[in-house]
Amino acid sequence: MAPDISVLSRDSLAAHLLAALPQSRVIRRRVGRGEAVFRQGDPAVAVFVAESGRIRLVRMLEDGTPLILYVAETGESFAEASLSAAHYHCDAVAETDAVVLALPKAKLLSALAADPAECLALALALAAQVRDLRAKLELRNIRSATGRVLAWLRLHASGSPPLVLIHRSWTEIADELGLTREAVYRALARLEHQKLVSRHADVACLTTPPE
Amino acid sequence: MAPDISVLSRDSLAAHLLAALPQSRVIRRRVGRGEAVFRQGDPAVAVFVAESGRIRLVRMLEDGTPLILYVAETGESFAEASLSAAHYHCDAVAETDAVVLALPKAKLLSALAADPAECLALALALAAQVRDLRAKLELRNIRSATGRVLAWLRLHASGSPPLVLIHRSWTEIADELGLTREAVYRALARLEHQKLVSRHADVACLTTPPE
DNA sequence: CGAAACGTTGACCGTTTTCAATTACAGTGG
DNA sequence: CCACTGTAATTGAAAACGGTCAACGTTTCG
Repeated sequence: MAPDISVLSRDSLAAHLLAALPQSRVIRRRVGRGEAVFRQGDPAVAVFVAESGRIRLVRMLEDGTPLILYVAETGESFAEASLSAAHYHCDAVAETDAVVLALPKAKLLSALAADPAECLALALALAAQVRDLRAKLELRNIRSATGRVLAWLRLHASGSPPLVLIHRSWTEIADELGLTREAVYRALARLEHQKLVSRHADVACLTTPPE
Repeated sequence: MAPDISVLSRDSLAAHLLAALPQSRVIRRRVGRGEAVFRQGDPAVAVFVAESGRIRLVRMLEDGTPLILYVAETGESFAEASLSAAHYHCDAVAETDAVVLALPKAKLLSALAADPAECLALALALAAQVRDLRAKLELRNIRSATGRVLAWLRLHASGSPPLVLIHRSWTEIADELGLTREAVYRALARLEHQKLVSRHADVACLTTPPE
């Protein structure tokens, strides 16, 4: 079966990685909750895409304490940096039952080396990812919950008046914002009360304050 | 004068961008505090590296409110994603007097297309940047100041016993952690008191707690 | 139908931010 | 060589804010 790319629309990085390799080279693997996709120290043989489920990347410290480095959601790629490393530097453990696509590193590297256009496209996708991550990080510099939610809405708004389509649950958005869902609801309530935002079903409308 | 890469050691991304282009193609430009490197809507003609100073990327919203997308410190590159965009999507304004290196987009793209190895190297550098940013973002999910500082120390520690060299001021580190410097000092004090960390001059030592 | 997840709001508590004050130190100019 | 200025490092006390806990209605889904 061909990899299901329907879920990848949001994350062009994973799509670009898959595009670089013929489907026949992609290995689909099922992992149960708690099972490891790879372990720290294993030879780095592949880059991965989470086709379904959630994969947690964890660095185990000398004292046994875990340090979470990243949580790959459905549709996201992970361990891209293993392309330039001999071994994995962390464990990848399934947080839920999951299906991962393994893109063999050697095949991927040779495919990219042979196809400059594809390689460039991948670099551009990575650059876009860098831009997005920087923006997310910058959002977190806003201390107040209200300010952060407002900034998130502004970041994702488009049109005039600026509208935001909420396709995910606020709980998930709260997570992205580094807040609890309660804090987000309160922030939304405050913003609506201040007439800066109005909500209807799953669209939020930013009311431009008069000059 | 050749670009000064001495300050780039920390950020291999900027170094890789510069490496992809002959030095003669790099344009050095001095910008005064408050001056713009480029404006939203300008044709995207170059990627930049902050050789000195600090450049703030800001998206101006319809209502005139600014939304900070990124602050590029000395040695960091910015506007890499403009490689795949026709126009800049934000303003780049110097937060301090600064010198920026402009890497002409067209030259960069053709150089990368012509040199697959260099292109691949850039992609790998971008992947490393993605990994780092994800880890920084993950750090911010740790709510408690103490936990976040401890995790930061663990992330940057090496050797056994695990040591961290503090080459920046704690004020800057606090900023990276999304905390006030006071909160960081208090966290450090608490960690030292709990004998999890000890500090001498500019090295921090992580004391492994017994099993 | 019942369980689980989502949405929403209130109250309370703990932590961080803020504000303030003090020490230490590096660089600067007289 | 020494005041003088600015930044970093620290610590304290009060205020603000978000997290946690609790409660409840609603929707989703097996």
